[in-house]
Amino acid sequence: MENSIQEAEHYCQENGLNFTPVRRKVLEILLQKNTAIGAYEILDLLREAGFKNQPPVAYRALDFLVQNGFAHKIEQLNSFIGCTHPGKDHSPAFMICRKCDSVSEEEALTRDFSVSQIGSKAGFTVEKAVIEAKGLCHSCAELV
Amino acid sequence: MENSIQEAEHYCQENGLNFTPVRRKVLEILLQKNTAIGAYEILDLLREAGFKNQPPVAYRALDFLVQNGFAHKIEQLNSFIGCTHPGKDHSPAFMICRKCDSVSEEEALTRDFSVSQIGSKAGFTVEKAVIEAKGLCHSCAELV
DNA sequence: ATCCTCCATGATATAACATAACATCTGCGC
DNA sequence: GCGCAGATGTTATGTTATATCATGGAGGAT
Repeated sequence: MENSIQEAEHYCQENGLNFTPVRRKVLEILLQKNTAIGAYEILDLLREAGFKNQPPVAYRALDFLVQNGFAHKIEQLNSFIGCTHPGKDHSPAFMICRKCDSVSEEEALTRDFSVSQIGSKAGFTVEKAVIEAKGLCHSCAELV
Repeated sequence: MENSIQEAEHYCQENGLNFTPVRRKVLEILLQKNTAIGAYEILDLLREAGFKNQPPVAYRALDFLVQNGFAHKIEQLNSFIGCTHPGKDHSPAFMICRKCDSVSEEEALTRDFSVSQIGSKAGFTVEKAVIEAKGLCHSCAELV
């Protein structure tokens, strides 16, 4: 995790991006959990850490992180998760456990498939794909 | 569209489901557009049609429709779209045009891929998958 | 026929999520 | 110093969604 922060910092330096304290803090918060976190929960944690806590503070930092690939929004949960391999081009698929709420990020590209292919069959040009699955993670499935 | 309503009605009869006026009306509303519609916009249309218009009215009807496969929620838009082949088991992928806002439903199952496969590689049991792509539909792509 | 239960609806209130708009500050090139 | 651009501060408000309790109506059991 400290590792991922370093990577993010590095990437920002290389690309002229401003990795400000609040952005760093939000990324730290996100990386400390393997569950997705809502903006208002982040806001609470920011306040505890001495930052300002109006909604735009969290949303701006999250926008920055998502924009630059350091975090992702989980649409089904209206919440956010740190990216485990920031800065790289990737096409993520999220696995959301309905029991323990953990979210894991997998790689969605396979040799024989992509959402792009489904799209092109339909004459549609895919620019960005969201793939989110709900179900049971390994640990929770074992407990059944 | 009238067709889809009939199908829904039929399916409900067969399965002991109550296809009430407000549920039918919401489905009609959804099927009249090829874009996704927000709950509060539906609420307005319900009011115009003489129905009650507190939020739960729309959300309850939408829950019913989604639950039974007559509609889908588009997570990225926080809105809803009528299902073009209701009642059947299917694994939909939605193509959302960023220019004209149309949403089309495609079939996501291919021989060589499924979200389930991505999941099982990660030890995850997928129960439900959400696939949504943003980009340009055929008509809008031509106009560029 | 009465009662009971289930499901749907009515109604009020509030929670949860997100952004608009404008002011201020700070670092940097000129 | 001046002006610009990006980041943050601040206030207000918009948008989406649900909790909770009351009411109503159809159908079955006795």
